[in-house]
Amino acid sequence: MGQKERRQREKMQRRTQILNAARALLLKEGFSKTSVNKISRKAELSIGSIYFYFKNKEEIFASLQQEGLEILHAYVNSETEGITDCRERLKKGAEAYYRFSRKHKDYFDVINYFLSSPQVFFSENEKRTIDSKGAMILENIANTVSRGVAEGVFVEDYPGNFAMLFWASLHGLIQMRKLQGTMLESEDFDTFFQYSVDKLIDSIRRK
Amino acid sequence: MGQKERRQREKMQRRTQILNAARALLLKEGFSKTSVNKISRKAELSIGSIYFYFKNKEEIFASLQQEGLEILHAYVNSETEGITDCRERLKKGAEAYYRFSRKHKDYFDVINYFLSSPQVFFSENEKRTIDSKGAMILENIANTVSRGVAEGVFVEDYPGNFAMLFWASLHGLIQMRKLQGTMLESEDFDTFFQYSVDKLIDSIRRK
Amino acid sequence: MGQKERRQREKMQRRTQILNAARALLLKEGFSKTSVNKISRKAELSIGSIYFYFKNKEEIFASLQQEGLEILHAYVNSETEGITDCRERLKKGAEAYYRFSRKHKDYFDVINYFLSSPQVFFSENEKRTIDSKGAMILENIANTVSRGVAEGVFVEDYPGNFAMLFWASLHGLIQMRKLQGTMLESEDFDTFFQYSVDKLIDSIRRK
Amino acid sequence: MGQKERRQREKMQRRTQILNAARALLLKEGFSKTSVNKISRKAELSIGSIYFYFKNKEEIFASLQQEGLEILHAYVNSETEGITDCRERLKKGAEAYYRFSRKHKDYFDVINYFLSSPQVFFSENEKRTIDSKGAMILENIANTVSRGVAEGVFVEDYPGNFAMLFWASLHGLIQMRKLQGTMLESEDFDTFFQYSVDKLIDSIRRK
DNA sequence: CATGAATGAGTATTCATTCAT
DNA sequence: AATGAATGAATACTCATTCAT
Repeated sequence: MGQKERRQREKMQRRTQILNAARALLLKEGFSKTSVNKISRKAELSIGSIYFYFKNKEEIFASLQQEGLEILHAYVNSETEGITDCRERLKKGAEAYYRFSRKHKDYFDVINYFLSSPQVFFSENEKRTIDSKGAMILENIANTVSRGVAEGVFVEDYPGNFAMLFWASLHGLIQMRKLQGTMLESEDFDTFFQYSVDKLIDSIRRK
Repeated sequence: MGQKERRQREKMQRRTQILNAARALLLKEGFSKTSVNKISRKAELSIGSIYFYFKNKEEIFASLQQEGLEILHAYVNSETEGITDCRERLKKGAEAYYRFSRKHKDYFDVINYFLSSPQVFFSENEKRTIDSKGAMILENIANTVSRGVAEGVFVEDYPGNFAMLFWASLHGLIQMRKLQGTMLESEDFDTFFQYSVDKLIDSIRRK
Repeated sequence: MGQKERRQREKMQRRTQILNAARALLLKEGFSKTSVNKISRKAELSIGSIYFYFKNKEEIFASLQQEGLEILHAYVNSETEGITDCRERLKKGAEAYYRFSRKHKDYFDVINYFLSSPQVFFSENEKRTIDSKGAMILENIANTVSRGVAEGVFVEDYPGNFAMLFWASLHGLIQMRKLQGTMLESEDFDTFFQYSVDKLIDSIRRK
Repeated sequence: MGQKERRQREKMQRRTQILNAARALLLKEGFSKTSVNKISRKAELSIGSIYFYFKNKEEIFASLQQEGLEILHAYVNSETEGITDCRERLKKGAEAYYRFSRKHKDYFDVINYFLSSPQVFFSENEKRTIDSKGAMILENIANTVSRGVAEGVFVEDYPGNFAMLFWASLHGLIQMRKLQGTMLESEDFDTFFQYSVDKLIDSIRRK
């Protein structure tokens, strides 16, 4: 009776094992150098097993991205929950996203990879599940904006659009981090990021 | 007579031949699938010749990116020159950037690739020349902002920072284009982009 | 039933297959012209398989050298065992080494290659195993010398040193074989070799 | 009139230029990494010119070996001239050879390369000129031995053979240098080399 | 004499994936 | 459900040599 469940549990464990290995390699060696062979060695599972649990390499990374979006969502949530001031909420959320990009560089790189790569990689099915995670994050922002509007702090007719603009801008900003020391006017990136977030939030402030 | 020059010209043509092939492949097959072998086949030149004209694969792509930045700069310039109204200038510039990303998808992808890829790819030397091109584009924005401030249209203490924020946001936005139909509230991306640019420019408008 | 063992046996056979091919090519074409591609073709195995059985090209050659040292050791042993007269033992051993260099030209060339090539090729680990094989051969000589000293036939304070000198000289001599007919005074190399061995052994004879 | 000679002189200079470059690369990068392309770059001459002055790559290295043998000869001569004591002469000569192998590692490697490589590389013609250089060195040793015999210091019926044995042994010994720290009993190679030379000379000493 | 552009087979190694067991 | 041997095309890059100018 309990056999089925145990099996099921073991199956999930194997999956996790593989994802752990893939994630670790991703962080250490980067994207292009993370091969299925290496994953199998690190996960202490045969190559055959990898292909039993995942259709192909992409599916592994798609799973990783989903994971990443979940963690991102949880992280931003935990860093902003309890904050009632709407502007503060947006600000803290933005900072949390930036911190996430540094603390969870591996996950951020996965998310970034699929976001910025010009090719389409996922099946419609995969796309849908990934989108739903992303939507949660966007909703969070949009809700805060809506609340701000209701409270008279913000002025914004399209909270959903602003949420997307907000996220896109943050994402673009973080990518620019590598230009630190060259094109960047501010002494350090952190100051610049701070400045940018303030500017973005200011754009919907009631004057 | 003129032999030397003809040779020189032919040499430049070969270089162009190679870059054309590389660019075409980049657009069609994406980055990781664009190999030196394929470039040589497409350019109808031997592999050895590729390496005669370029030190390695990276140098090809670095050249492509430089080209791209130059074209981008020229394109945005041509689309904004003569416009005296500062807000209009920024707006048209942003739209030009977006149009560039679609009309010159190949070049945009190259620029985007190096901007968004987490690995560092270029030598200090290459980085410097590329940065200088990028700096020109940023300066263009910063100058317009400064002028706007002088004219009393804008309020902004750090035009350089804003220029960077502006560019980063536009870049982030364009990447989100692929989410059209899923996470995007606006019916179509163009409307959303328009909205976003207005928002960004509004954030430095004198009230 | 014996499936596992059969598999294991087959695996060893494949390894041998590869080493055979590598050895044959080494003998026929020399070192620098022995490529992994050629080995794979000769062994009738895919390139991938070669790399499944050996980490890289060096490991193949290291294996070959180890094999060679083992065979050399066994050969010299078999040719000298039972000989009680110490001088005779050394003499027969030296002759055996020379004969080995001709009968097992392939293995000798491998050993010679790594001994005489100015570059360091092996990892510390590989070096250690190879050294241990070489040490056995040296010990054999040193022991005979020591026994000779005990028996009053030889006079030598440093049997270990002499063993090395003995081996080094033999090795140097065999390399000179190719000068036969030019710089060599003796009509033929064999006579010269005989002469040399006598001379070397004589240098530790009690007078 | 003097034109021809100037031309001739320039031609020799070009040759020297090429050989200098080849030698320098040989020392810095080792054998297999010294390519004709690199030589041409280092020599500041076109590839075509290299092939005008040398039939192919091997010819360059053959020339280098000849040079090496000449320098070796001159070096050993200069270090032993004026020494009248025969045993001292041999000893100093041997030490000079060892020193040569370290001070002129590049030349020694070339000589060693062709001596120890199992393939035949040179045409009969090349072989002859190289042999003649080697013969000079051997003669030097043989003469000293002969003189020692005449003086009653040495006992040796075949000075030519001994000369060859002496050289071969020295050469073999120097190759063993890389085993320092593993198979070598003596703390350091220098001591061992000293020991070996004494032993070899001792083997022809009148008792 | 001298140049240097052009070649293309060659190098070692990695890779995602398949499939018989 | 799990294994791991086998594949072979693919990767970036190097090389000695040729030859038209």
